[in-house]
Amino acid sequence: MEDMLDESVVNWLGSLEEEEEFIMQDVLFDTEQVPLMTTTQQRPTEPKSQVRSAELVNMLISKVYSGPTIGDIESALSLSCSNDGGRNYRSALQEKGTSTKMDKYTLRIKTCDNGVADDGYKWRKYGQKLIKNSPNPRSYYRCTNPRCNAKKQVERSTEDPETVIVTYEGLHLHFTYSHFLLSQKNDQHAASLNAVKKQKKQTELQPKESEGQQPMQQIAQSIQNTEQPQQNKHLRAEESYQEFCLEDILLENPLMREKNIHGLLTDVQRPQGMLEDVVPLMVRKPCSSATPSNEPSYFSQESSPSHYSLFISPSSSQIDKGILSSIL
DNA sequence: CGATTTTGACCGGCGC
DNA sequence: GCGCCGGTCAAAATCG
Repeated sequence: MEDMLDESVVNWLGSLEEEEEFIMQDVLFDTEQVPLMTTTQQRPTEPKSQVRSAELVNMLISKVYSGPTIGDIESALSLSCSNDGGRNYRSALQEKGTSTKMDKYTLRIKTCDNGVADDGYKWRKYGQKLIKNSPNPRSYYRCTNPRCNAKKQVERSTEDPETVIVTYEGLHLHFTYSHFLLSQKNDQHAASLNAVKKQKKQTELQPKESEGQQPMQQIAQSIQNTEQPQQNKHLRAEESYQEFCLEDILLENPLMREKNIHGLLTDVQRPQGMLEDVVPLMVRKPCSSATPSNEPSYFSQESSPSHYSLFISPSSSQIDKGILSSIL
């Protein structure tokens, strides 16, 4: 398994074009850490046995996308502030070209029970298209949060009908439902409002996940404790979009923006991010009936060279451990 | 009745 | 300029 994983990554890197290789080197080789792998030019010196697949997976996951960066958030906020008071992220981000190719990545996911597992965000389908030379239609989804520009395309693989190819694009500028709901667990008012949904969601969460979310709970608690109009607080609990927007934190807590934004975002982005959208779904909703595939999970090179690509099979326990250890 | 999905129309980029 | 193709829009249908 480790060798397979390592070889896959090496092959993947080796076949990247120069520019993408440079990017992936940034991804794979943090300058402050001991390199796990060498570049194309330097590659063959590192003994494979020293490469621990779990660490590699962790690094890849944490480096490829680890949530909105300070720059992302601030650029989004500055855009929105200059326009309409922060209520139209989507158009602003699109105009600015924030959603570039580099925000795209593709994952191949083994489906279970003929369905695509929940990734923690709410998506709204806005289109479906038959793609040339492909028997399967491609579905287009957009995050239901109007301030979020995240999109995804879902297409069933032609080679393996059990595999769906999910292409994510753009940034989530808010947290998953599970985060929000957990952060509210001490808020009796909200709890009563969301009782049904909360109960449902909590059954999907594994115990360990709540441990990893303690920083988020603290943030949420601190926000609830900050001095804001009671009316505002009330409205917040009743918002139809039960997502916890960074923008809300920053708009309602300018002091936090000035003094604590780095700490806030560090905590925020650690457990959350777009890869986390997908990876934890295997954690949150593992297949009850494991797919019979013995295929290991591996990183693969996507046909479209500008995309990061990750193959995930829910039946693989090894990668789940690596993912779990990196996120939780 | 509001939210979501479906689906045909429309638009823009690209190659010829 | 034209046609092809992928992506998006928006009205209608459907769902819960």
